Amino acid sequence: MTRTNGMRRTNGLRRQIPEACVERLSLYVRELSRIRRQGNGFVSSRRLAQHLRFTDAQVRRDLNYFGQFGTSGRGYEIQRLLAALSRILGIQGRTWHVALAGAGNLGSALLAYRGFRERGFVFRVIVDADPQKVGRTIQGLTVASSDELEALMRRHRIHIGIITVPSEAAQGVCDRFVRGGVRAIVNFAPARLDVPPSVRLRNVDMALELEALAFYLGRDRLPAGRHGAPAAAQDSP
Amino acid sequence: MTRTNGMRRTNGLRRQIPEACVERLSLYVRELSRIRRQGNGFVSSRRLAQHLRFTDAQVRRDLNYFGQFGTSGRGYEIQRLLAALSRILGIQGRTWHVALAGAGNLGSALLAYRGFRERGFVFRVIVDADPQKVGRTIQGLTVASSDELEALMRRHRIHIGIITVPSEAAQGVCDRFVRGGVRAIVNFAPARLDVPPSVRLRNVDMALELEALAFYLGRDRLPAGRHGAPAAAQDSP
DNA sequence: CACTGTGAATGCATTCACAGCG
DNA sequence: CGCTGTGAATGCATTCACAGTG
Repeated sequence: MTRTNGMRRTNGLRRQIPEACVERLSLYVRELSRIRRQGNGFVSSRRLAQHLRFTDAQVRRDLNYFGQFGTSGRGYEIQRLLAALSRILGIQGRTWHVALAGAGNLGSALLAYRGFRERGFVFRVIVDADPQKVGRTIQGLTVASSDELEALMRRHRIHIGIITVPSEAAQGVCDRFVRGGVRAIVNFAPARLDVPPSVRLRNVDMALELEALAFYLGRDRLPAGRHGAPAAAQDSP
Repeated sequence: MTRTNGMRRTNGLRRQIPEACVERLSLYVRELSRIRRQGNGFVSSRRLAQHLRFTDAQVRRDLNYFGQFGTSGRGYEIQRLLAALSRILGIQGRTWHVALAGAGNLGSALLAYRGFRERGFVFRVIVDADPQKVGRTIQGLTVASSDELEALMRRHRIHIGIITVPSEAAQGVCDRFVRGGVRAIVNFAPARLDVPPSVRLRNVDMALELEALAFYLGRDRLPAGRHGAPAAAQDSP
């Protein structure tokens, strides 16, 4: 029996999988791979939670959105769970083709990051608006001109676009990605982009991370009598 | 998972400021600066919301956590609102000292990013474990050895630490940051770090972004064209 | 009027707590 | 027992809707 989409079945009812849970899915896969290397056969929700700094209830609830993988009294069989989750995440036995717009520092950093390829994300296209950069080779790929983006995308069957251009140029690149047929975009520019509802967009905003911290730094200082727990945030994007 | 310190006063009552709202605060400041350049005096919650892809109700609710800045029938006076929010965010008339651990591609990208300095975040220390990199200069700063981290931190009064080292090394660096006295850390390594409750930690996980997208790509059925959702379908963490 | 500020309603996400199973 | 799976309870966050104001 296969699961068909972001839902689970309970008494004939279908429930959406929470967005937040999907993000944790990725963490589960990572942590399980790590644990597997230590040669263990089973993990309990408790132990898995300790590693990831979640609660055990959350782990059980999350995993259970995707199916019933556990065994009462024993926990989850790591190998089996890992295989199931990887398939559900869509990173098993499959690659995703990625195009990068913006061959600057950040773009280069992403190209160099080994983790992507390990998970099946393969960069196939790089473009940059700067003629100086066109023709250069980064990580074995030649930087093309932005004008060629749409053509290249179709030729390489791109699924995902990554934007690391300056924010003024971000919407333009985004539109090209959309016309070129991507179904998902990760935007690193500090701009709010418009996409049709059929395209999923995620924003990663580094400055925002620092600023949110500054907010708390600015006020944590003056403690008006700590009732209960002090300030701390553990947060996964 | 989250303990916040932001409060607002309403009839002598204090209410917590939602974490999600603090993240948007940063977006408000950015957008207001942009709008100001167009020479406008006032914005309505409606217009501001359109730019940021939020709802007007959300904008009003958010701003109102921090005070009453609006004028009935007119909207918000941009200049005034901007000044107030910047101060609240903790980025006005003040700099924050940042230390970077890991002078690789990503670290260099962060160092090169102009947006930080504009907002008052100043890199003062870079360290790397690789002796090959020690002594090099990046963006006018000399890379020091990791051994010197704690001493350098105290000398430069570091407030915030940024981690761009491989995940195996992340916890070690994190501990040093904590001993060196930071009150906030941004972690780019795909590892779950342990920090005392007095230190705020944020994780930025690029692989996770792609994987979460892959999940949805894999099942094709688009759940909903959310617009303006926070750390969710359409936004940054 | 056009707008804000805000209770109340709704909608998500997390945690509790326990029945039931191996 | 120890541990899962899951209703029910709680806790956040967003949206509605409208009284109140310049």
